[in-house]
Parts: sequence; structure tokens; C-alpha cells
Amino acid sequence: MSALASSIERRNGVSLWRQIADRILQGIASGDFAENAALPPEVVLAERYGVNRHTVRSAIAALVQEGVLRAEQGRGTFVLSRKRLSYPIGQRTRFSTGLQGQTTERHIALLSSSTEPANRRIAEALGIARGSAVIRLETRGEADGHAVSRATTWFDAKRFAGIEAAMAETGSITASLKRFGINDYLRHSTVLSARHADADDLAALDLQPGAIVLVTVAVNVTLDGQPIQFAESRFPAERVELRLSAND
Amino acid sequence: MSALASSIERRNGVSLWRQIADRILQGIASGDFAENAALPPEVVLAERYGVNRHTVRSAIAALVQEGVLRAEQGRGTFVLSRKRLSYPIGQRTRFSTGLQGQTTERHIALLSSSTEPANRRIAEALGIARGSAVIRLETRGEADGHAVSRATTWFDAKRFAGIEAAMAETGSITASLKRFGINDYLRHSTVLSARHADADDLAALDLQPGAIVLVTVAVNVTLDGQPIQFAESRFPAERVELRLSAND
DNA sequence: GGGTATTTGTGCGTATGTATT
DNA sequence: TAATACATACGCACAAATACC
Repeated sequence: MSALASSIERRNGVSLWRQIADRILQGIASGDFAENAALPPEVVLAERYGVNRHTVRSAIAALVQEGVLRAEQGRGTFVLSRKRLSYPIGQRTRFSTGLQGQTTERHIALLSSSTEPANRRIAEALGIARGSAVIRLETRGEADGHAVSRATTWFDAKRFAGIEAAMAETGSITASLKRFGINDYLRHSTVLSARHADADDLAALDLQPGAIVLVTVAVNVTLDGQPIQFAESRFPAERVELRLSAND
Repeated sequence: MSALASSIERRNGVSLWRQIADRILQGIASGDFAENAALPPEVVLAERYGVNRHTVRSAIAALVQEGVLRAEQGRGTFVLSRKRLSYPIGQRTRFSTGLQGQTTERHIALLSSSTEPANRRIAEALGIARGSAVIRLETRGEADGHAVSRATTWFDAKRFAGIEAAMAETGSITASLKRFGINDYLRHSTVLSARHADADDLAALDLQPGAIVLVTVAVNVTLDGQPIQFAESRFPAERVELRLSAND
């Protein structure tokens, strides 16, 4: 919200131009800088943030490089439009149906899979013995050719043997679970946090270093409450917001 | 999860020591570095991240300053334990009751208040005319003496005239609304995102520059669906996680 | 207690990046 | 574009505290 009077911090490990670039990104997100409109002139921004015009230019150059702004000599610097996807999250969260209307095409790509012993956290979530085999799927959610999520999912290996093949074939968790006789499931106990993206997420989600990811840790259960799936999903905060609807 | 092989990036606006400090924080969060245990020696970390030992020392110094680590000459560097608050979020979200059991004391401090004309976003959310007066409250949620949230809240100035006095007195939104005849309310349409904390949030939440805040934008409504409150809350991601419970 | 290896703490010279004027 | 000041990062060396045999 409020466009507070700058106060950029010095010698804190983040260069001034990077801080100002982040400020501009924030300004775009909060509506201070409208999309498809011109940014204030460099001298004005320099004044506002209390730095030299050269520093503002460095920030703008970085954002042009990242595809957020377009600078035109003699005319000004313009905000390119890029609306964030709104990803619904609730008891009936489904990847594909959740993004209907916002995108024309979406699917889940299986990056890799493996079988491993369940650690304490996963065993408790799935209600199985610690150390028993679980299948781990590394996936990326894609919508209209853009990466919108990166997830790590665990299934009980005994009950869902071969689910990695189903995922690779269908590109859908819901469709894959159907092959194991599960026609409906609910989301239970989602925990939400945020952190800087790690190297793996940076690559998979095509992000710049320092980018933030929203993290959800969730358990999906059958209608009678039996846990079937444990997942940690990462969403690029600059491209996705999570929407909690009251009635799903 | 996966402890991938470093890949610290250079000349991207964020200093190496800051990036490595973030890595270590992530390592603690993901369990790679256990709490109350020793970190690997500086030389090992330097090797792992591909930087000079001095650079690792800068990162550690920052985290010691932030109260995350404790370094002892000749012994090692240790991870201090600090559990995150789990903030429940759902239809019946209440600040105080939500943190019961996790804290012994909590209240909301009113930092400032003002009356202003509603912009489009706020007017739509509250279902009032654009430009009509709204009361804005700037508040900080505190639990056991620690700042856990920073919120900006808007009310229709006509209907809730004087609510800032009630807030200052009671330290509770729920109690203040009672004075206006609202004994119960529900949360409607929460939108969730994350970003770097701005200067204001850094100060109010006692965070270090570069810290991440979870942001919720929510509308509270009466039982019959009438909007009464529009709020943007920021939670320090390093101290708070948001928990979505299925049945509230 | 002694000796040695390990680990954090300190100093300094140099090169490069950042920010201002 | 140039000059200047400061922050960042590296490399090497050594001191101080601790751990281990």
C-alpha cells in the first residue's frame, strides 16, 4: 500500500540499485506504478529514493533485462503488463481446474521420480511406518508455456506402485489417482510459508536469484480421511498469488 | 528439501555474504542444519559454496547479529532454536484466539490512524462509493513481546466512526467491532502473496533488510455477507507460518 | 600435563564492484 | 566520461580458544 518516503538502506549486503529495482517491482504490484504506463522520469525517481540518477538507471537496466520494463530513448520507461495468476487453494484444490479461465493450456510435467524410505515427517503425514518405501515425484506445473509451480510429492509406494508412469502419461495428479481407484480427494491441513528460491527452484521456475517462492505443505486425503499424498509446492511469488475461497 | 550443490550467483545485486546467509537460513528451515547443533566449519562451508572463508564469516556474522547463530571460538558455530508461530487462517480467523496455546500474551498495538478517501480497490472491497471517507488503522500484532504481524486496515468511516479509539483501548479488532453491534464476523476471500519487506515493515517487525513477509489481503464480512473491514496484513516469514485448517 | 589438530578470530594487501560527484 | 570513496571478495598468515589423544 502506502508509498512511504523511501528510506533505502545502505551497506546491508543488498546493493542500492537492487533495492530500488525491488521497490519498483513492489510499486507495480501495489498499483503505485500502473501497468502499460510510463514510470516517472529517472530524475524524479532518484529524488524520491534519495540516490543518484546513475543508481536509478542501474535498477531500470536490471528490470529491462528481466523483462519487467521497456525503456525508450526520448519517450520514457514503460511498465510491461504481466498479471499474476491467482491460484485457488482450499479443500478441493486441483491444479488444472483451478487455473481455468486464466489460462488456455496447463499441465503438470514430471521432471523425475524415485523411491526412497520415508523420513519421520513424511511417514507421519501419510500414516505409514517410518522407513517404509515412498515414491517421490518432482513436478513442474505449466500454464500457457510458463512455469507456475514446482512441487515435490510423496506417495505410499505399496499402494501407488507405478504412479510415476501414470503421471508422465496423463500430466495430472487427479487422473493418475483415478487409476488407483480414487475418484475424489480433499486437501487437509495446508501450511503456508515463504522463502528465497533455492538453486533448483530458480532453474525450474526460470527465476532470477533472490526471487521469492510461496511454499505450501499439504496432505491430501480420501473422503473418509485416509491420507494418500504429501506434497510441498513452491510458487513464484512474482507470478502467482494464492486465493483462499470460503466455500471450497 | 534436496540439498543441491550450491550455485551462488555473482554480480546480481545481492552480495555473496547475504546470499550465503540466506542459504544457511534455508538450510535451517529445511532441516539440513539441525537446531542446537554445530554448523559445518567455516572452511567447509567456504568450500561448499565456492567462496572465500572471509565471505562465509561475513554471512555468519550477520546471522549472529540476527540472533540465529552463536559462534564460539575454538568450538564451532551453533544453530539457536527458535520455533515459528503457526498462525491459523480461515473463515473464523481471530488474532488472539488463533495464537492461544502458542503464546501466553498477545494484543494488537495501534500505531497510527487516519481518515482518507477510499481508492477504487478499497471502495470495491467495502462496497461503498469511491472517494467516500474510510478510516485507516496501522497496527502491529504482538505476542509475548515479539512483533508477529503488521497490518493496514480500512473501515467505512461513516459506520465505524471512532473505531480507532476503541482499538487503542481494547487492543482487539473483535472487541472494537462489538462496540458497533457486530458480535460475529467471517473472513471472506483471502488472497495470499509474498514479497520483500519494505522499510516500514522492517522497522515495525524488527527485521533485517532482505527479509520476506507473507502478505494476506482479506475482507471480513458480517454473517449476512455485508463487508465491514478490508485489511492487508504482513507476517515475517522467518517467524510465522500460516496454517489453513479445513473446518474454520 | 603436554602436544597436536581443529576451529573461530584478526590483520593486511590487493582487486573488483558500487555509488556519488 | 572521469575521479573519488567505500563496500565487497579474495588470499595468505597467524593468534586464540577448544578438543582430543
